[in-house]
Amino acid sequence: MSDNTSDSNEASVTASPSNFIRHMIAQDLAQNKHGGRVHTRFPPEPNGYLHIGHAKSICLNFSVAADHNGHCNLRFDDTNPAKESQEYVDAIKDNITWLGFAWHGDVRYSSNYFGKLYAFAMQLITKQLAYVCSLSADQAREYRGTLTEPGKNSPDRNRSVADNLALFERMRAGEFADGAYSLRAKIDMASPNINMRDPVLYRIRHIEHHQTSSAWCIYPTYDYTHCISDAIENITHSLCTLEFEDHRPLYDWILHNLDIDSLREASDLAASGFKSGVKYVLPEQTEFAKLKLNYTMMGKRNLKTMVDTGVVLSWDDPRMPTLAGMRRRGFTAAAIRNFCESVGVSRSESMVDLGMLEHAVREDLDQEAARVMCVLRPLKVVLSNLAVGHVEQLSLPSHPKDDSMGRRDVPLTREICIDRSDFEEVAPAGFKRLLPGGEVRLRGAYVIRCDQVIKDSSGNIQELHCSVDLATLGKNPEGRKVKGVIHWVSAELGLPVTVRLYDRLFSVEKPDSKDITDYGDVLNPDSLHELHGCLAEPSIGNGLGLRHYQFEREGYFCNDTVDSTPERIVFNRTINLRDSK
RNA sequence: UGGGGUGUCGCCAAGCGGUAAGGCACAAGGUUUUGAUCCUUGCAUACGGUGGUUCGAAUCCAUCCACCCCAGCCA
Repeated sequence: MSDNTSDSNEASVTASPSNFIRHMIAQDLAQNKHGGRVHTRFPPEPNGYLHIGHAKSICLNFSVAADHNGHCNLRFDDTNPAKESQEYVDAIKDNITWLGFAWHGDVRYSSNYFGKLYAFAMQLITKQLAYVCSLSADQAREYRGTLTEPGKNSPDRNRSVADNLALFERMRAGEFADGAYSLRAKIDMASPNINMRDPVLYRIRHIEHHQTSSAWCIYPTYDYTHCISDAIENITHSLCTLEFEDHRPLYDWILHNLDIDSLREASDLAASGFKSGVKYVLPEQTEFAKLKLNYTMMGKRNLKTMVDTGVVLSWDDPRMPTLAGMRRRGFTAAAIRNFCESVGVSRSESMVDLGMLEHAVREDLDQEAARVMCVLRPLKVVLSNLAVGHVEQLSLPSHPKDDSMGRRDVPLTREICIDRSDFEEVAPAGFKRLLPGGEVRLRGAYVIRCDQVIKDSSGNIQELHCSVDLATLGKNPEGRKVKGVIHWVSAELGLPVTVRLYDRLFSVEKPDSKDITDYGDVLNPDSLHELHGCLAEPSIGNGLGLRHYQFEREGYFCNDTVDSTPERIVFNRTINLRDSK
């Protein structure tokens, strides 16, 4: 009776997620604000590997553009060569492609615009909106004031245009040492917004740049570079995280104080399909909350420290929240994309539960992963009523619901292995597996009964002797029910493999909280367990090339693409199966 | 105690003055040769607190509280 109006269009199946950024874009489009264009950009600094937090931004920027027939640029925000390198550039490009996105046109670099940026700086100087300052970094800090007290003007604030121009030229020419001078915007040293207290636009750094080599010894700052780069690339919506909110007035100040015509000339309007006659509109910055995940350390700086100090083996260590690490761990790009969509986009700083990520991974892998059996902790079982040398090839489906994934042959022999945890001498409550004298189904094969438990002199179980009920292949035994089903692998024909079991790297929800001085204290000691002598069914092949499997009843696994060789196949546990025992 | 933000179920998150979507988690059933998947059902008289405006407020106003960000020549 509550189903009052059964009508309605309740099936808006492919509805895009509703969030404030999409609302804003819809509004802009309705007003034909940028001539109907949506052009975003993902602007990483190449100073580390991308992590799951970046994935959120990548997904947002690329999908919001794609959904509106727009474009998304990849632009390396490479204004601080001291921390950057080509290695990171390459890794980032690789990560984005793997995630499934294609940037618009060529890869961009802020350093592509160093020349234009320099010209714009001279424009600001000429308009008396920028000056060369001789204060040292320490002095500048003193002059800046504090959160509650205004700053005071630099003694160089009223240097003449001609002198500023000359000095700036000499900065560029390399006449001065690092830190001797800086170029600053002339805004307001008393502004309540500290970013507006004459922010530095250029600093002197006699250092090689990974893209421009030694062409420059002065480098523009982020604040100065980012807005202009956006304008040059004709970006419509410049999406970034909340901590840049206070920088927005500066973003706008710089753009609005530059000559609009020269800005338009410097931009690649034509390449963006901009229709002439449409009013030229500057890009605008909009901030959203960055992704936070519990039990996870985010932030390139922290991650780099973990790599450098050997807490993890590498940037692509499967325990790392980097895209490279997650990929190696066996997370799929689709799972990460779905996860990013499911957490939404908002302005409230929230902490997402790792369970959401795990759900997305299981959801995707359940469809994609071929089923296979692998015994992690082998216990030998002799099937006493099978002949020595008996080999029976059982044809099993690779997926319980998807026939298109085909079948594979699984050999049954007289000696097999089952997992040690699937046999108990004394049954715990609710135990559905093998007991002395009890029966259990071998997955995809027969029901067996445990007749004998063989132990060594100190009482350790050596092997089990079981008998096979040959009448139970593909059908239930007569007159009794066998509830338990366990996985198994031929001891004679199975492939020995190494399996790495991963768990969360940290034992606390907020490993990056400030009251944790040494994160070594909060590392999860069980983040990695390596098991040797595991036995996998032969169908897994040589283990080369990334493949996702479900080891039935154990979890999702993939072969480790770095450490696996045909002689020593290594599997990574991506994620365990849900266990509602 | 300057400025800028945010507060809707355990965790995310829709909602934009008309009487609380959805997902995760959790719980209970059902199916099952994976204790998986799948299916069904349940899960905020309530939207940080308090006042106010209104026929009607999570949505508007006032006020209070909590938390986050900013004093790099990092991004």
